Amino acid sequence: MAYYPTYPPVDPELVKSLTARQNELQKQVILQKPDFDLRFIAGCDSSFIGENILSVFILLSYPDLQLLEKVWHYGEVELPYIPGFLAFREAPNLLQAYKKLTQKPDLIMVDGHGISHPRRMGIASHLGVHLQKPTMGLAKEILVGKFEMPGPEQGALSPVLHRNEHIANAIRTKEKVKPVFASAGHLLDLETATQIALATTRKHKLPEPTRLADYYAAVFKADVK
DNA sequence: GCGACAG
DNA sequence: ATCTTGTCGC
Repeated sequence: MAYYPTYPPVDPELVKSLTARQNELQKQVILQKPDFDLRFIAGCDSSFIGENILSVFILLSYPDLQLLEKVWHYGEVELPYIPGFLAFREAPNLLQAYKKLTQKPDLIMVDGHGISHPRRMGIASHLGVHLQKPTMGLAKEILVGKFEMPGPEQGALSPVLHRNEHIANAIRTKEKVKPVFASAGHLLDLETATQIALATTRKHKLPEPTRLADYYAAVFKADVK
């Protein structure tokens, strides 16, 4: 997909400060085997209406994946989308929506990347550090790294490599359908993130947490309008 | 110096 | 992300 530069152009000083902030936050990221029992898993996503952002969190039981909660928060966006800095645009409002969950999840699946990011600090890791919660990234498109297309069969995997590091997995969640990309965010490891992505996939390409967050982001947006 | 670029 | 109709396939 073509890339269109922002207008007006992004202030180089802003990018420098955001980069410095990411490098600081990165030091706090911990990748490890899960130290929790997965009973509740959340999904989150945002949609936009002009200068405003509508963020959604949905909560599912695990492993039965029953929809238990859906909350949202509507606010203003203060930054444009800058590749590599998505978290600074969406996280503030997502954190507001998260507060509205009555039952907090054991793990959050974020629409976007975790450590499969230029500075290993994608939005999933960013949210994980701020909430001190286990998170994983589930993205529809790659941000950095290279990979071979996984086989056409359901469950086929292939590693995404960047600077000689295995930062994510391309996963064929549905037979003959474009793969999705799973990565560790915080307090989790890639193997578990990959396993969870497959364990929460039902009849669609997107795992249920992300798919339902996506869906309700559109539903609530129509309501707000 | 030239491309690439989550949502 | 968003702007947008019809169309192909299960």
